[in-house]
Amino acid sequence: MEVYFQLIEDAEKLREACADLSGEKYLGFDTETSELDPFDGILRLVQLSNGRNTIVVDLLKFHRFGNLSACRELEPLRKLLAAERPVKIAHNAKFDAKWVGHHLGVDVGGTFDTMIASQLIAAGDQDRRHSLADVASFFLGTEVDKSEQISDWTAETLSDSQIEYAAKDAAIMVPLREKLAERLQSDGLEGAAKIEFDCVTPVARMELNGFFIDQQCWREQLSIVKKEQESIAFELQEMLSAGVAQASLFGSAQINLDSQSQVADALRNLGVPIPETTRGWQMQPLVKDYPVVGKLLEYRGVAKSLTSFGENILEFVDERTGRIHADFRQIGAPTGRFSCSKPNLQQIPHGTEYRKCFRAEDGNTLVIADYSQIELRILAEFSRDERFIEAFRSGADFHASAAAQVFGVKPSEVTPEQRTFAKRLNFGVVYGIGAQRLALITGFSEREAENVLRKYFATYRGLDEWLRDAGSRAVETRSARTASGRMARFRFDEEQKAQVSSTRRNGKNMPIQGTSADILKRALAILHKSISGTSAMLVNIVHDEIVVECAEAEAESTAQKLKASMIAAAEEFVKHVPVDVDVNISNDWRH
DNA sequence: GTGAAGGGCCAC
DNA sequence: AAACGTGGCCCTTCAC
Repeated sequence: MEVYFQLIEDAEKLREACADLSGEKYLGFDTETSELDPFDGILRLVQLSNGRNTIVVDLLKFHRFGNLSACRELEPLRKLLAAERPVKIAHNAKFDAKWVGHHLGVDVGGTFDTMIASQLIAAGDQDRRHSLADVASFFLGTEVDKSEQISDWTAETLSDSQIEYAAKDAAIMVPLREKLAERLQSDGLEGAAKIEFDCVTPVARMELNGFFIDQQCWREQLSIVKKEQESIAFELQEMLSAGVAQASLFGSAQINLDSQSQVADALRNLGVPIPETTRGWQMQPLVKDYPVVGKLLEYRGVAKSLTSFGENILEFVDERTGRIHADFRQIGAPTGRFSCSKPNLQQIPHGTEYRKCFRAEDGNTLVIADYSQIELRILAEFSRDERFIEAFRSGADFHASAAAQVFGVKPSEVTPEQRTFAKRLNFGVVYGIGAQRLALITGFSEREAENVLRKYFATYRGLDEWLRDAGSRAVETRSARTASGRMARFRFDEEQKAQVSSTRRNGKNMPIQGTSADILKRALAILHKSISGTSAMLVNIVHDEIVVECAEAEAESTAQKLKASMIAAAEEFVKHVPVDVDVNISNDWRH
C-alpha cells in the first residue's frame, strides 16, 4: 500500500493540516512512543489519516515550546483529538488515549477501536487473535509490517522507513474501519460497539489516575494478618499431624500446608471422607463434623489473601505517583465484563485490613457507588415476572420479600434462615443453579432442594419461562445476546450432554451478566462527561461498583453526579423495574 | 531453571 | 463424569 504522508515539524503546518482534516467524519489515529508506559517514555509521533493523506506530527520538534501539555502551538491537534467528530479510529485506542492524555493533556473524543470491534465480532471465540496484524489480515487480507514498531523512536532524526511505517498504521485504519463497521452492522453489534467505544477514554483516564494506596497502612495491616496466618498454620499443623504417628516420632514431619497432595493424605489419615477435590465448596459440608476441615479452609483463605495481596502488591505502586495503575481489559470476558490485572483491583479481599489502605489522598475523599441487586433486576426486566418485579417495587429488603413469596409467609414473619435461603437461591438462579448444587450450599438434601426450586419457579412463573427460553435459545442459535446486542457464541457438541447443559447455563447467565456490563460501561461514559472539569477522577470499577476520588469540597456534588450517571445508564436498559444505587462518601474503600 | 497444567481461592 | 456464571493470581507438581 502506497501512502501519501506529510511530516509535520512546525506550528504553521500543523494548524493548516488540522484545519484540512477537521471536516472528515473519520480519521485513522496512531502514536509512536519510546516505551509502553506513558509515565516512562516520550510521545514521539502522532499520526492522523483520512485514508488518502496522512500527517505525521513530530512532537520532538515542539518540545522547544516547553511542556507539551501546556504548548499552545499544539492546540489545533488537541482540538482535533478532543472533538467528537472526526471520530478517531485506532487499534487498542486505550493505549494512544493514555499517551495523548498524559503528554498532551487531552481526552480523546469520539473513537472507533478496531481491536474492540474485532473482539465484539469474534464474540468470545478464544481462538481468534486481535493484534493489528491479525485483524488487518482477517478483514482486509493485507499484511501489516510491524518491524519498525520496536525501533528507536527517540532519535533526533527519524529514518524515512520509520516515518512511512508510522503513516501506514494510521492510514490502514480507514479501510479497516469500513470493513469492521459493515460486519458490526450485519451482526447487529452496533449498539454494543457504541457502548464500548465510548468508554475507551474513561478507562484510559482511570488507568492514568490510578488508585492511591497507603503503603504504611498496608505494611502494618500485613504484619497483623501474617501473625494470624502463623497461628492458624500452627493449629492446622497440629490437627493434621494428630493422625500421623511418625510426626511425633521424628518431631519434624512437617506437612506442607500448601501442598494439595500432602494435605489430602493427612486428612485421609484422620479418617476424613474427602471428596474428589478438596475445594472449598466441596469441603464445606464436612466442616461441622471435622473441625480440621474448617481450619484448613480458614488457612487457605488467609494464605490466598497474603500471597496474592501481600508485599507483592506494593511492587505495583508507581514511584512517581504513589498510586497503583492497574491494567483493565475492557472486554475481559465473553460476557462483556471487564477483567483487571497487575494487580487485579477487582478481587481485593473485603476484609477491612485490606480495604482501609485503599483511600483518597490528603485533601481528597472517595465516593463509592454500587448498583443494588443489578443482575436480579435485569432478570426481572427480561422476564417481566410481575411478582418478582413487585418484590423490587415494594422497596423493602428484596431477599426477605422473595422469601415471603416463596415460603408463603408474611414479610414480617420471614425467619433469618428463610431469608438466607432465598438469597442463595436468588443468586444461584442467575447462574442456572440445579438442585444438586443448591443442596450443597444450603445443607438441604437433594430432594428438599428440588422441592424448593420447584416452589421458587412456581412462584415466579415468568422467571422460569424466561430462563428455559434463554437456555434453549442458546442451544438452538449457539449464541446469546445482552440488552445492547452484545453477542457470545457457544461451541459445543450436541451429543455431549454436559456440553449442552453448560451451554444452557451460559445462555441464561450471559445476557444477565453481560447486560450488567453494558450498563456499567454506559455509566462510565456518562460519568466521564459529567465530571469533566471537576476534581473528580475515576479510580476503580468492580463489575457493579464505581469508585471515584475527588476534592473533599466536591464530595456531595460528585456523589450526586455518580449516582445520576449510574441510574441513567441502567434505565436505558431496565425500564420496568426500579433501579437503585447505593452511594457512600468515605475516606477509604471500606463500605 | 523454566513453563505448563492442575488445584485452589479471591472478587463480582 | 457432571458441572451455578465471569475473571486473575497463587502454589505445587512434573516434564524438559
